[in-house]
Amino acid sequence: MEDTQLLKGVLEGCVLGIIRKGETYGYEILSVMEAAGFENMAEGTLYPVLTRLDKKGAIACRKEKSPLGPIRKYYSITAEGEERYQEFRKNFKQLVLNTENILDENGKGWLI
Amino acid sequence: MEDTQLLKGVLEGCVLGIIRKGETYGYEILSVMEAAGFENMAEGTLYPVLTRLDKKGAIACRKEKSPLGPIRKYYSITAEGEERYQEFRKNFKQLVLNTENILDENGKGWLI
DNA sequence: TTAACCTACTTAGCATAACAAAGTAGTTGC
DNA sequence: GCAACTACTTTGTTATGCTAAGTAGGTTAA
Repeated sequence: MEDTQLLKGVLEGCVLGIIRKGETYGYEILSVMEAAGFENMAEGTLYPVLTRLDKKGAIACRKEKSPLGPIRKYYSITAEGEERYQEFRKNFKQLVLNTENILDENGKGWLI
Repeated sequence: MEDTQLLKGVLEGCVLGIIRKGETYGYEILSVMEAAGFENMAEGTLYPVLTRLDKKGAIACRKEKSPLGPIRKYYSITAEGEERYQEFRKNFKQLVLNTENILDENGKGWLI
């Protein structure tokens, strides 16, 4: 990412957003993020997020052998995590609206 | 703000966005931010942003007596700052699109 | 067989930036 | 005098993304 600070807070919400669509593991999340446009996501960035979410009880973990590599840690969302996700969604939307209020020059709509 | 981390990176861009509309000072920027929806912005958050932007050469500073209080520091945007602002705008738009890619459930549009 | 290259997770140390809390000061009005 | 508003400063704390390195299992081809 060009502006690393912009990612703060958004990353955790996005990871929750991916996991809640179905059980998945770190390496796969990484590729989903990249496909969504988050380029050059570092592994050292993502894995600590997963550990953090796990500690907070927002996701649950299950280990399973991979057919083509070392063991995988599969994550699924918890009720607590779903709640946290909805909260993030609300906050993010508010942030975008607020920012639009300020950046918008002609009051016509969204960015250029 | 509820989710303080979300502000990171956005704040600086917003402040630039406000200053580029016309010379202004900290206390006034604070009220514009609040009017735009950024509630409870702490002064201890904003003023360091201004100092930072000034150090980077993104804004220029001029002191002037206030008609009803201590001295004001008026800021205006520089060419360097305008460049930085356009960069932020681009990055923020990209971030919103990427996040939308992930959070969007029905592919219909933006959030609920 | 060994080197290269995927897959997959871990960890240590650093930098950034928002916040809380407190302080300093000028002005106005009770 | 003192409260309330204006206006800027500073110190210390915390969260979190990044770099850079490491560990390990599997496959493929020189």
